[in-house]
Amino acid sequence: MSHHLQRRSATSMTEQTNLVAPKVAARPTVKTVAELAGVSTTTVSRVLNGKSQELSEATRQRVHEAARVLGYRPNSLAVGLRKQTTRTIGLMVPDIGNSYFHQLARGAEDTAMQAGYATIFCNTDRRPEKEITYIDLLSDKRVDGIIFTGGGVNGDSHVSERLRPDAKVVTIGPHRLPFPSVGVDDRAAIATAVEHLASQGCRDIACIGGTPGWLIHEERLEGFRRGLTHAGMPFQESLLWLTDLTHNEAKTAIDRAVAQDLRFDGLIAFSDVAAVGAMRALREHGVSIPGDVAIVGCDDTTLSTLVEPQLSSIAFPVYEFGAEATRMIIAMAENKSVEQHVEFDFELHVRASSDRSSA
Amino acid sequence: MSHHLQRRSATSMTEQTNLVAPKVAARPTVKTVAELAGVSTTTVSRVLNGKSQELSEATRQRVHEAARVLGYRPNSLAVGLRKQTTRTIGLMVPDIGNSYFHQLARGAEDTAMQAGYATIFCNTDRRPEKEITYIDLLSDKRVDGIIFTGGGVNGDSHVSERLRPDAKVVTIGPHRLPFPSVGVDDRAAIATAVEHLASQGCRDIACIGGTPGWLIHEERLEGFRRGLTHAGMPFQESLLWLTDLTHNEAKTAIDRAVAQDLRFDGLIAFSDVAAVGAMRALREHGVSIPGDVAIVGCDDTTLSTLVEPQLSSIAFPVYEFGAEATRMIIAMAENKSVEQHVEFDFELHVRASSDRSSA
DNA sequence: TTGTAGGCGTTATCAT
DNA sequence: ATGATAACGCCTACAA
Repeated sequence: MSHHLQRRSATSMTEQTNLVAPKVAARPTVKTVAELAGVSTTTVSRVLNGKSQELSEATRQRVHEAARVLGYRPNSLAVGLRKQTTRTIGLMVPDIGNSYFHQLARGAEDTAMQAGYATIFCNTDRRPEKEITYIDLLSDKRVDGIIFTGGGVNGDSHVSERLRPDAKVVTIGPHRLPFPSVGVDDRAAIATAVEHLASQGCRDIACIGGTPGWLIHEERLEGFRRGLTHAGMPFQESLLWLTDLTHNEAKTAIDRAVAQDLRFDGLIAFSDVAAVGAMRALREHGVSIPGDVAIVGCDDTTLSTLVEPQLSSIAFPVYEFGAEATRMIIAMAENKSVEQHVEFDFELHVRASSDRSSA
Repeated sequence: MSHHLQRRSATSMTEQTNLVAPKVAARPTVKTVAELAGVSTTTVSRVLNGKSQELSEATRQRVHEAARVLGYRPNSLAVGLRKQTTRTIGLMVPDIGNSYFHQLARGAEDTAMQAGYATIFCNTDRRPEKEITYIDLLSDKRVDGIIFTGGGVNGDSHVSERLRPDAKVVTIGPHRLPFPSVGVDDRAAIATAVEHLASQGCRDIACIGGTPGWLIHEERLEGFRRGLTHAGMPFQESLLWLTDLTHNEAKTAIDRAVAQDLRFDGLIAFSDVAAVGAMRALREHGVSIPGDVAIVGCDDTTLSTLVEPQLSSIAFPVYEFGAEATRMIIAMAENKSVEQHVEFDFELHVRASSDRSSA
């Protein structure tokens, strides 16, 4: 069977021309409602917006009834144009496919929806051109605010230059933009992981890092060093392996380290998949976990409990990041005061991959 | 260390009042541009929209220059109000956290963005109330079309009732709504998996299914039965286990089956996580894979290559589902003809969990 | 208590 | 080749 994952067939065609406008009842407007209720559009607007308590109960009833009968719903475009607010939020993430970001997105979307806000979502792949395109797109649509994640690359100058000075933005994670932000103490998080490994008896701790220049990487690396210092261990350049944090590059890093006969008895990876890749490579080389090498990953994705041994990992309240950022945007949109920075706690989940106590 | 994943601290406050409007230059409008270029707004609009080839090169230049200098960008709300089209698409998924749906979402969003469309995303959790809320929200925002996934529950009558008859909708996956659709032959997919297991010598094939009533489950179950028939095996009620397709319920199902001493040597699960849960439970009971029980999962998520043994799984071109549905919506929005149904191929990826040939 | 009129920013029709 | 004007649907200051 040679399937190729492509389009296979089309069942039938349906033609759609604009010669004869299909006779669907036009959408009702305030005007329609006003006519049916026998009042002016002003009154309709007032009733439906709950303004003015000085309206006769009778008219109020009639308007509501007319609106109900017609199935009237205000046109958001017109409302937005008039009120200069759209109840819409832009959400920029590097890639919704990444566990970290879809949890975050879910938090943002849930919160927005509860407040009656819509969420426009944008995948940037951390590419400046896409970020710019999206900023323009969102700005054109007059979103009430933008949540910006995955920043911290090259200072994000292209972003700040493109944004209008009155733009309402909240960033999540490390960054250098002059906006309110949400995040955790990434350094402390990694330092904590290092200390945990030290407490398990590790003396030579390796690190599978990410891309230099990305602030998140720099922060975590700083935490790694700080953790080592705190535990009284030297930083060993040869035990720092830079990767793209995928499964494969992590495996490769381990293969190389083994080939070079490098010694290490602890490992921290800046992503769970990388940690899992490393775990597999190590096992293939006959290294036992956590006995020979104790491992800790990052982000505590669902993956961590699905592998064997289960992976220790640092959990961040990612859903809450998204939720809080959204709350902040909404507050800003409603001209309320907002905290300049909200910091959440992390949590180290110790599992079999780094737990030597029961061995 | 007793961390609780909650908000920890706020660094400082920034007050935002509306007493004194910050003196930011107002956004330029056609009017602004017209004045600077010394022409009428009509001309500006024409130039910027490429209408009319009968415009003097001189004015054209001046208008473009003025627009550039001012950083003018049209207000999408006004354009939408006027043109009755918003270049915005609504995407309804049960949960963006699910691997299937975030791949799909990515396909949709990428395609939309390339065409200059924005994507509003909505997580329904398959809850009718949320679906209704979102349909109204999207409709109010005058989206050009809605992509509806995860349907097929109770005929989705609440959806069709709520939608205006002229709504442009494309559904993905099994459903009973009268709209163009995208999908695969789910029955054939599962039947293929069953036949594969049969070819590996399995005689008693169990099935970890999903929620009865959901069309996707019914289709797959039908495929399961068809596969059995095709392979000359009887359907055994006792080997069909209904779960929510999570890791845990799958484990429980296996535990129960083992406790009841049920005999089976093949297993197909309607999700990868469920398959992995089953795999783990089986191993805990000392069952070897694929020797004693050969296993196939569904959706071919990244997880499948991260576990050991690697999991066989049925791959669907989910990214393409999203991309194609988006193309269809855009075509419909532009009044082009559209295929009534586009079907893609699936692909069975055989890996160690069901491959007995090398054993 | 209710209505009139103007304008949010565009584009399309009709003139010139 | 270009401009004046109306209209998309709504809200609100002002008027009555």
